[in-house]
Order: sequence, then C-alpha cells, then structure tokens
Amino acid sequence: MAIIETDGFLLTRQWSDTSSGIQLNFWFYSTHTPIHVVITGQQAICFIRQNSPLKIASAQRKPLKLKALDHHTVDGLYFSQQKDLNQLREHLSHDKQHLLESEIKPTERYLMERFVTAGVQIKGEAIDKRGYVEIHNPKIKPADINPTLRWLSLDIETEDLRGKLYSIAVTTASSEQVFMAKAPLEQSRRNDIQWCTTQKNTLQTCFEWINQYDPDVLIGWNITAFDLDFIAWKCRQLGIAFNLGRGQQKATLLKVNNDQMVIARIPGRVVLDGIQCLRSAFWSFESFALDDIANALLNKRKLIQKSSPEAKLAAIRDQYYNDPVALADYNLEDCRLVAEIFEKADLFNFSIQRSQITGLAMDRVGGSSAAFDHLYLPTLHRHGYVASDIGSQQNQKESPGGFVMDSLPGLYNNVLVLDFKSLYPSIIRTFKIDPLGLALGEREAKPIEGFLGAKFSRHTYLLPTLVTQLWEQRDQAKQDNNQPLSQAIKVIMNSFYGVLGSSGCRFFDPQLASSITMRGHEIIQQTKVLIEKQGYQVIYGDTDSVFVWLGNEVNEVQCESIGKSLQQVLNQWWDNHCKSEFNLQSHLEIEFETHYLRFLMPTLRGTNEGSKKRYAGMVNKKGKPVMVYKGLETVRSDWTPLARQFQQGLYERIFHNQPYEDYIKETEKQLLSGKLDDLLYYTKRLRRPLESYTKSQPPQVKAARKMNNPGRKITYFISLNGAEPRYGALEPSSTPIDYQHYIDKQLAPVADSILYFLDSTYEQITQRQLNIF
DNA sequence: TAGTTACGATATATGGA
DNA sequence: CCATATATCGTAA
Repeated sequence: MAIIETDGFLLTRQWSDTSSGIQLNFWFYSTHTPIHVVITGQQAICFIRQNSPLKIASAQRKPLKLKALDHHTVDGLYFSQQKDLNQLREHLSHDKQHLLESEIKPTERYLMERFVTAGVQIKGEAIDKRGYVEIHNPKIKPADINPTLRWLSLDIETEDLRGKLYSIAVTTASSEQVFMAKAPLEQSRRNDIQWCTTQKNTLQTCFEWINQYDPDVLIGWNITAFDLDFIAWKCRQLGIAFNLGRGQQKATLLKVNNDQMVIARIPGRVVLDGIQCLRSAFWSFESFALDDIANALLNKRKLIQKSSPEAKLAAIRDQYYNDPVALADYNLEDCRLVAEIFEKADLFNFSIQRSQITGLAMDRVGGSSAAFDHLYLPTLHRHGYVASDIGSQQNQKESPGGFVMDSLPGLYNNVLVLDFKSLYPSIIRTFKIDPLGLALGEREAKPIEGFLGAKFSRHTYLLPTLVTQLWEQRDQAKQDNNQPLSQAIKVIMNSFYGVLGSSGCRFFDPQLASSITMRGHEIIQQTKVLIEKQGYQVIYGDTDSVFVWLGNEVNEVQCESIGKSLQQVLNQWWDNHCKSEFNLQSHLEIEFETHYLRFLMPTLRGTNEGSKKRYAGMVNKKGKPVMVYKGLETVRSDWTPLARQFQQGLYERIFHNQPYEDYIKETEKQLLSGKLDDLLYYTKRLRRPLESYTKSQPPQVKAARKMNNPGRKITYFISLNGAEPRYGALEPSSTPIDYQHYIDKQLAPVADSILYFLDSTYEQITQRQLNIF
C-alpha cells in the first residue's frame, strides 16, 4: 500500500446501507488506471425545525446554528441508515413542512459539501486491484480535469423485442468486433467476427471482451432502453451474470416513472445514449432515428433501410439465417455511425463539461432542479441557512411568462431585430434575484423591490454571483473555442429561471419567478418606447426582442448603422436607468442582431389582426439571401411537405419580387395530376397512449386506430374516406386521395397569408374563369 | 433521476336553428 | 345547417 495523490473524473456514484453505516462507491477515471473510491461509515443527514415536537427514534437529533429560509432555527437529524431517513420522509409526506433537505442522497451530499462536481484530486492509500486501484476514505477536493475517456460503441441485433439474440457488435477507437450467436461459418475468415454458437456463449464472450477492453463509457442508440434492457433480460433468461461493471461488478437496469424510463447502473462505466445526449445539448431534429441523424449529421445511411419496423426485422432475420456476414457488417456499421455522431456533435465533451459544471452524473437526463441544488445548497449552508423539502410551498399564485407584443402585420422592407442577450440570467444578475436574498431583503432598510411584493437584499445574494461566474466562464470558453463548454453553461444558466418557477424545485416561489419575468415585461416595453422616441416604429417583440421597421428609403449600410446606434443608445440608457433608479449596475445587454431585407408579419388567419410567434424574413448572409421562418408552416412538422415546399417557393418568389401567379397555378395543376402524391402526408405524434383519446378523435388518432402497430409517430394522408395511415410509399390500392382537401387546407391557407398583402387570394389566382363583371 | 409560459392552427365536439 | 367551444399538437422565447 502506498499513499497516492492523483487527479480523477467522476464516472459513477452509488450508495448502500451497511451494518457499519452508509457506504459510498465512486468510480473515477484517471490518466493511469480507474480508481474505485470507497467511503465508509457515512450518516444520512437532514434537518428538522427546532420547534417541532416530533420524536425521531431512528435518528440522533442535534441542535445546530443553521436556520430555515423563514429564519426558524433547525436541528440536524443523523441516521446510520439511509432507509431510516427514507422511512421517516415517507411517514411525514403528508406535510412537507417538517423536514428540510431530506431528499438529498448521501452521494450527492458528500460531493456537494466538498464543492465537487466531477473533476477531483484524490489523496489516499491505494490498494492495487486487477486493472484498477481501490482507495478507502481518501481526501477529495475539486479540481479542473479534462479527461480523455475510453469509449465503446455497442449495438445488438435480435429476432424481436423479446426474442433470440442474433449478434452483438462493438467498436472502439482502435478495434471492431462482432459476436455472432451462430455456429462457425467455414468460409468466413474474418477476424473481426467471433462465432459464438449459442446466445449464452455470445453474451459471455462479449462481456469478457468488454471487460478486457475496460471502457469508461458505453455508447449506443437507445442503448439503455433497448440493447442493455434486452441483454439484462436475456441474462436472466439464460441464468448468467450480467457482470459488465468494473471489478466484475453486476450491472442492473432500473425502471422509473412507471417504466417510462430505464436507467443503467454499471459500476465504473457511464452509459450514454446518443438520442438523450443530443436532446440534452438542445440539438433539434424532426426524427431521432439513427438513420435520419446519420443522414443529417454525417450524410451517411444505415446499411439496411426499411420503411416499417416489420420489414426491417424481416431483413435482419433473413441475413442472420442466410448471410450472417452481411448482418455482422450491418451491426458494425451502426456502432460506427453512433461513434461518428458522438464525434461530430462533440457529445463526449458536452457530457463531460455539463457534468463538470453542474455536478450531475454524465448520463443523467434532465435534472435541472438537481443541478440547482448541487450548485446552490453548499453556499447556502455556508451562509447559515438550509433549504426546505420539495413541495413545502403549496397553493402558490401563478406567475406570468414572457411578454409578447401585439404585432403590426405587413410585408416589409428593412426590419431590424434587437434582442437582449440571455435576458433572464442578466435580470438575475442585475436585480439580485435570489432565494436567500429574498429571505433577507425584507429585513433590510433599502432592499431592491421585486414583484408580487418581493424585496431582495442588496448585500447578500448567491444566485447572481453564481450566474456571474458562469457568465465569465462562458466568455472564456468562447474565447478558447470550447463550444461544448459554452453550450453546457448556456443550458444551465437558462434553466435557473425555469426551476424557480417549477413546483418540483425546493426553491420554487412565484415571487422569484415573477421578479424575473415581470421585470422582463417592463424592460421590453420600455425598450419599445425608447426606440419610438428615436423616431422608429416597433412592429413586434417577444420576451427579449424588438422588431424595428426602418421603411423603404434606407440602404443596407444605413440599416447597419442605425442598428448599431440603437444598440449603443439603449445599452447606455439601461446603464443610466439602473444606476439612477435602483442604484444597481446593469448587466442587461441588447444586441443588434439581424437586418431583414424583407420581412413578413402575417395576420391571424382570416382576420386583419397581427399574428404572434409567426413570421418570415430574408437576410443577407455574406452576399447571399437566406430565408428565415419562425413558427410558420415551413418549420412545423405537422404540416405536409406539400405545404412546406409550396410556402418556401412562394415566399422566395415574392421576397425577390419575382412573378408568382404561375407558380401557384402550376402547383395546383401538378397536385391534381398526381405528381405531388409523395408530398401529401401528415406526421403527428401521439403524446399519450392511443386508448386514452376519448374526448375527441383527431385525424392522427383515426389513422392510428386503423394500424396494426401504430408507434407514437403517426404518418397519414387524407383520402376521400378521411384519414388513412400511410406506410412508406403510398400503395396504389389505397383509397383515393382527397385532392380538394389539400387545396383547401394546405395550399390556400399558406398562399393567402402572404397574398393578403398583395391584395390577392389563392382563389382569385387559381380560378379558371375570370371574374370580369 | 420534477425547468417555464405564451400562442396559433386545425379538426372535432357541442348545441341551437 | 352554422356558430362556438374544446382537444390536440407543435412551436417561440
């Protein structure tokens, strides 16, 4: 045994009750060898109001110098078993006022109180184990670590959701391997295929291989809910150990939220699902199918592409029996695609940086409230306060969201957009919006007035400081070209407002949320007034933006200069205003962001009232005109490709002052001739189980009820008999298309929203006979 | 293993003629 | 038959 001091990056965390107290198990990446840190003899901790008469037999109660945010003193409750704390919380769940911070898990408590997020410095006595070292009760402190994680991409092929295992493929940075549940094939001499004969042998050989390679991260596509879940089931079925963890530890799958989500627990190895990673980094795609993402990001395709899941399964089954080498290639290719997507979207780094910034586990999805806790609680404690349990504030007033202006509809030239950069975080910074500050503000002589009666401390605040630190880190990350870090910081900063307005957060309070959003209302409305005082017209604004119309008589250079000058004037005004009115330093920053050469603000369908959250514009990007669509049919996945394509064709012609009438007539003609049949499908999600649609029967539900295996995503078209499911290409035998429907409901409304401003209508343009009289 | 509200369009359900 | 209310989805910010 030797004392070692080493850097580490947290991979997995687990706690368990033992006879000698709670044990924590942390696995860390380090540059040399994985580190298993074991912390023993821990106690579970929560707090209870000092004036609470409750006798807690299972805990030691100690008076503390800490207070709740309502300034009442609390005692500490110390349990030798986490299950005792859990039992007590369950017992008192009817009244969340009793306990404080009782939901914090021992692993999180241990990490956060040391200000550890993910990167650490570890010092302790190392015990050499096979392939890793174990350290008991070391000293741990936070450190900034940039790990290079060892990943492995995994994908399985099966007969069915619960059927025979065909093969498992894995790829790593340096190797590829397929494990086939098939007898050796004489003619195949490929050394990247192992013929394992039985399912059992396939699993065991694969586990051995993976444990030998010893990855830090397993990646895949829907890997937890499908691949690992299947493997876990198959292991149970065949009676073999699912020992994919480091040190031969068992892997387990946890089902939460009524089986809605599956979580993988593999000691020492992080499981990252490509879909979840893309989502948590706010990548947006219409479809998250591997084939679609590979196409969008890599311009590549899966080797087997079939429209229906049944056809795909059939193709795979056929290959397994008749051409297993082809199946191996297909299996491997999926692993490669996933790995390439991770590289392309920089998902490893995003996941690492998010964990380092927030303290959330790398594979954690969502968790905004937990991240807030992790960052906020330790500092709160050092200021002598503890936070309440989740759900202790009830029957609260609701608080408004962003302010959306009434718009002035029209087809314009020269519309500028100015928007406040990270408005809500900048309000938090400027006006000191903070849970502790709110508790202390009412006791100060000159607090900062918030909304709904809130008063914030001028002197003591934590969240504004945290936001400021993150803001500076983000500026640095941008300078360093560290996009994943910048993105991770942006995501966490933007989540702060959301959690304060969510009853699932222990700091939930409408006074906090409203003091952010209602200040936003004031800011955006005042900004409009200021711009109008400068002699320009504001035609729209939403939450943090204003749209300014400059008229036809200005050129591009002038627009640029007006935009910059407005930006300068407004920032200066807010600086002065915050200083003189509140004696605060402004962190508000408005930016001239866009000059639309042409801009359309439509009316509400069928009225002359201006619309909101829907517009289109054309900008000049390096000499090339680029169209921008917000909220309109083009960006809505529930409109047909016909409508979306037609809108773009028409808007572009009109924005470029080109003739458009023939385009409209020609589109209708082609539609009626059947040339556009491939564009006539709607895609809509079923957001609930199919059976639960009882109050009404929308088209997507009607179509779904006609299908054998409707997924959650329903593709349908409108026939003369109503909504019909559409399986891949339209079948010739299917009921006839209702072309009139597509004219009335897809082409005409799209055309009319812009033709309104050209004093024309779809009807007028397409009607055969001229209305002379 | 709990981030928010605001908004528009559509089809369908509802209720009175 | 028509006018109005409601359910549903997807989107902006």
